[in-house]
Amino acid sequence: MQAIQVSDFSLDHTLDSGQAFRWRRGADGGWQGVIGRQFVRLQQANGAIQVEAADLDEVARYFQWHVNLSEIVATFPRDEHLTAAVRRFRGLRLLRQDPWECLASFIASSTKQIVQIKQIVENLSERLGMGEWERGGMGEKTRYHPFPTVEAVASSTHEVLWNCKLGFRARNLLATARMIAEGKTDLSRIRSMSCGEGREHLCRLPGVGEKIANCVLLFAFGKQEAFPIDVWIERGLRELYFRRKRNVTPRRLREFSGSYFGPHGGYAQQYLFHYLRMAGRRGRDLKMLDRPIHRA
DNA sequence: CTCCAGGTTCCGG
DNA sequence: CCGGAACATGGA
Repeated sequence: MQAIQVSDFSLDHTLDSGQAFRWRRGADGGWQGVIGRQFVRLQQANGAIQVEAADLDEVARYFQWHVNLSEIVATFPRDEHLTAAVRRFRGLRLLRQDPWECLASFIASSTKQIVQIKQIVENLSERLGMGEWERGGMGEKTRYHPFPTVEAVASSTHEVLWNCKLGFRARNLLATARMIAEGKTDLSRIRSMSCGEGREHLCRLPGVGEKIANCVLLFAFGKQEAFPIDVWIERGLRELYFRRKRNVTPRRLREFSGSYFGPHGGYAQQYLFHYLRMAGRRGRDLKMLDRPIHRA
């Protein structure tokens, strides 16, 4: 157990914002999850982060604690919506996830609720994640599984994936894993590519379109100009920035989001996404976010 | 029961 | 390029 001083960071907002799917909140308010091959437990109390992990450097890199959040937020447009989102969820940071885990998770995400995505990812890890280990915590022993490797998924079967509750996404995940395993696509090469090139690369994979590609570029490769437009963001953009306007096509939304939010647009997108999602469906009751959120 | 979910792909204007 | 439909399943 180690105490880390991190300013401008909210563990709750970061892990609650739908970027990663392996985190659970404990009864004590702490979080536990898996980063790479290690089990991690964290808790935030009066400004400090208590970390329980074998490799602290990997944890720090994952949470991007070295990033100066103020400099990023300063580049955002100063409209009322984004300002409100930042004020309410200050400390939310973009994670730096493993590319394969991120890609596979978001292939599983299409037209699924976050609760269900978490369940699918958990199923995949339990059934295909090699190297499960035991961890004792105050007498309790629990099994944890790392996310399965490309090879583990590629050598799996459609039926196994189907039974992980992937539904029609099973075919895509299997085909994508096999393309990567066969070397037809090299994820590691994307890091040095431009955002556009990386997107083009990712979109060749079955089940990966523009939205999922942008999620991987943003959450795993740190391409902060990537701006994923899902149903929440699309509704939000229409209601907050195109209120009462006709003929707002997907093309128009892409152009707007690509220029308006600036060089760290992906960061702005994540603040908006969390803001909209916490406000309730269809983006109503945004004002309620000015008050503290009551957890169900 | 109905509606919707961090979409993608295919098809006809 | 655009809108619609199909694709599976479970949460609200």
